[in-house]
Amino acid sequence: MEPLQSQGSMTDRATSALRSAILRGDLEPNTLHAVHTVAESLGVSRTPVREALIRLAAEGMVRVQRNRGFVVLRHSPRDLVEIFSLRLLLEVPATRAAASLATPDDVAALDADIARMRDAMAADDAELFLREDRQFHRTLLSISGNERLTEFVDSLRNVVLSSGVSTANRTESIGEILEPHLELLRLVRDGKPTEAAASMHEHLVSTGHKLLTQEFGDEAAASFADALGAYEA
Amino acid sequence: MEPLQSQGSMTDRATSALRSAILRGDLEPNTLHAVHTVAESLGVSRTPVREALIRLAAEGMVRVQRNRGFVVLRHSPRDLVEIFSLRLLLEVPATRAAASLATPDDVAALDADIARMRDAMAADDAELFLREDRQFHRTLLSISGNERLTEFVDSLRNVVLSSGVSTANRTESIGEILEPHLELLRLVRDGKPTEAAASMHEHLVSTGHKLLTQEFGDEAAASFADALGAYEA
DNA sequence: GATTGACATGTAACATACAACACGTCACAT
DNA sequence: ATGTGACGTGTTGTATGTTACATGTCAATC
Repeated sequence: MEPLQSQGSMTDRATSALRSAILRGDLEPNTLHAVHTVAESLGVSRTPVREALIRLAAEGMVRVQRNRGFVVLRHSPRDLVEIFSLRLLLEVPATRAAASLATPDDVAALDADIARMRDAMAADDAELFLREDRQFHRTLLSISGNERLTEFVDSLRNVVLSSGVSTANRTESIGEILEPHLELLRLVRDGKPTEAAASMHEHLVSTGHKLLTQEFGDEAAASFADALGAYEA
Repeated sequence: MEPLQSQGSMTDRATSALRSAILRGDLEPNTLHAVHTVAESLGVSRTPVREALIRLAAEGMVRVQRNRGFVVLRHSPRDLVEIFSLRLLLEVPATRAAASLATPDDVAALDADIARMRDAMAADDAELFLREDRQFHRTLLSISGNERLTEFVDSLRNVVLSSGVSTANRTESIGEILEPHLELLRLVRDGKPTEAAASMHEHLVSTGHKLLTQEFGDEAAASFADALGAYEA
């Protein structure tokens, strides 16, 4: 398992340790695991691990079975479809709002995020790049003013993070991921809500499609398109 | 505090006991509370209460302050605006999807929910009515096929429940709340996605507006309208 | 041979003991 | 009078002991 980072409460550390262990695939999905095992391998007591599991269960990453253990829920194509549908329903209108509300300070913050993405790209650090990508989306969404929306969308990405990394590696250069973000920044800066929303829509559909195709094949990607169709007018 | 219902784990029971205590206003907001106090008054140890607090913190109902206690977060007009914005962004498209996907079984389930709402109305049980109202929305949303969407929207209602009760009592008869649901059922049954979506939109805007007006006045309601404007094209 | 039930085993759920921490208070020095 | 620091108090955070439960096994019975 572990390294177990060196800040925050034990519970916090256990939470992120578990999250990355799960995303790395270190904890076999659909199998019963015992809390005490994990606790030992992390070098903490059972309590913080248990509390971390309660959080992760709320996020839908694990399920706790009474007096039996917990299982890591393997995410299916259906999960990805759900997540990208939700992101589309929320991020597109939020982007529209952001473009019509953004102050110069907001634009500067987005700019700073992009700069950090560039740095990560230069350092060829895919994991860092993904973290900064995520931060860019957070910043953008928070401009809309809806804190709950920002938090929820961000939490959705916990389920997909590892897949995201592999996307970056396999199907396109990091630079190709950067481009849509530059476009978003430009449209938000220039106060073009409709265009910004369209750009976000396109960005998410394309990312979701790529992810689904590479993880589960063309069939799954097609079901994504179907699902989207039902929501739209 | 308590009665503490008689099924489920201690943690489950503590969670719902706390939730209703908070919504009833038994735990003063913006004040530090100690876990051991609550645990005593519930007759359980601190552990399940603590675990319940972790869940409620994830829902945004409380905030835990390290080594100090926890505070009940008083929801502001802003919270209500956020929540109804999110519900609009999600429930309207989900209703559209539901109307285009619903099977006869789904319609029957909705019909059963409505019947239970009628029963609650006949028994003049406002609290039960609200629970059934919530169940109707759950059923409707789950027809869309997006489980995460259903759960998230449902969780948003935890914050508003008590206000909802007072809405029912003060500003309109229960019968007037039933009507929009009947219309939704009709439009979903007849497979009219666009009309169903419009009906849900109208229903949510109207409910949100009423709630905000009665809780915080016209000014707050106006800010709701403003917020919606930014999301829409 | 199939079915049932007692029991052993492993587990989470819960209670409790202990340590670390944040904060208020009060004495003391300046 | 004011600032500073030690200390007391109340609280969580964490560890660990204890209880109750879900399940698999295996023997007894039909």
